[in-house]
Amino acid sequence: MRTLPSILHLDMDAFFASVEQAAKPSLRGKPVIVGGLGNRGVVSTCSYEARVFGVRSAMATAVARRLCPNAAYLWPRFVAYRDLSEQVMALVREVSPLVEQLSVDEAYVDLTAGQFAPALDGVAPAEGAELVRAIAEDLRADIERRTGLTASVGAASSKLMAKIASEQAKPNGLVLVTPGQERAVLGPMAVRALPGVGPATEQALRRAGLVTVAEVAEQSEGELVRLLGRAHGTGVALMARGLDDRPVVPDRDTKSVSVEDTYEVDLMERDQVLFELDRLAVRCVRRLKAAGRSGRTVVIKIRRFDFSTLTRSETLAGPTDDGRVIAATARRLADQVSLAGGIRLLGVGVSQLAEYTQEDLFAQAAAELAEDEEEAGGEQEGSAPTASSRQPVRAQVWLPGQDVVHEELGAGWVQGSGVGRVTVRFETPDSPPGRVRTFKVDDPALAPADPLPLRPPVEQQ
DNA sequence: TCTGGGGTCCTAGGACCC
DNA sequence: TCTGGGGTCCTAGGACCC
Repeated sequence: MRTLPSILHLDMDAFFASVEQAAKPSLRGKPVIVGGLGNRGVVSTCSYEARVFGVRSAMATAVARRLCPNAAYLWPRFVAYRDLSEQVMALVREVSPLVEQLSVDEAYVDLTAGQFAPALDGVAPAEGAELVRAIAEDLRADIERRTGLTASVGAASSKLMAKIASEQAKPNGLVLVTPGQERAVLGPMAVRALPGVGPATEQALRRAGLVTVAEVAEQSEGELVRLLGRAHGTGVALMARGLDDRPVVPDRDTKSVSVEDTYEVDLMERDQVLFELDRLAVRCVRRLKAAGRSGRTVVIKIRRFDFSTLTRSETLAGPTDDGRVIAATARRLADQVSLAGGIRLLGVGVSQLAEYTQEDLFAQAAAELAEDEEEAGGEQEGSAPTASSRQPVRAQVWLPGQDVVHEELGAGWVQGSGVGRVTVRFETPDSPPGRVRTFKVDDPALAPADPLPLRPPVEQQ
């Protein structure tokens, strides 16, 4: 185990909602809820102002609307979040090249690599801890200065404790766990604080009378294996004792690629299901090819009207990225399944990935042609999927939160739409809160736009 | 009030092979 | 006539994370 708290865990605060507040001045200080806004949507992220009302991630949006009817409800703008994420991660990598990115808004950093490694090597524990604290505070300040967004950081001698510390640091804070204090910090916590302990594990432990981490730490590994199974039992036994020597691993290989849609209305007809599987296969293949991969196992996922979920998979003789092969396999798998009662979700995925292989140039050329034709049909990315409308041209859909530009009034965002009208608020990241105007949905002066940067590029600062 | 979408890892049973 | 043990691959499902 390390004698210095040289692993950082960085976690952006309420990331999606914070980006929206930074981009939309009228939302600052107000409850903001980002997620699926359809009947079957869930909350992705909500601002701290919304959490006061009991709104949480993964909650059905319908529930959130009841708890917090006056919040701003926005569809996610993934392009904007990815841009911000790249800016943040670039700043993180300046601290150390040894970065393990866990998601768009979360990463581990190992300070024993990179520019601070020499200063930390062999330093006295107290002095080393203060240096780590200074590095982490500088990083947090840099991120806020360059993006306007706040991050919380945990620093500790292991990934486990760094992650727990960043959770404690939220929002906009830094917590450093002094090496040697791990068990004292963990002991009083509920078992759910341990990463990897979810509702099922919590219940299993509770049935054995174990509620706090200290109580779990007193159990033998054998007992925990009996309760939780081989891998999980040994893992929980180690974590509860504060033991974790997992290294920070950059650039982990993708193991699977999948796409799925929940439909606003259950699909009732087999033809509809097959049609949607084809569309999903096209999207899956597009992502597979973008990643430069091919896959050998095709998986379909079906969630029925009653939320029961099943998967069917087939492993092919060799890896493929041919959309027709993947679609045909998906259809074949669907033939094995009863669709009675209706289908709320379909998914298509590929695993057993290999490096991209050119197995059949003719097949590829044909598939790419078919794909181009499909794209020309005009799929509305990010909108709530509705049951197969096969019309080639669709009316412009205005989604709450979406960036738009008006010929005379300039940049703004969609506040809402309905009955042939769309309401737009005209403001930008550095403007004061803006005015609202309403237009006909087909007003030719109004067009979708790309996200605006939150801060001017550095060289202009 | 009713449950997204993208992933990872683990378990268990059966097939198959030696 | 009765019936091994181990290893690997495939399939299905479940827990968990953000």
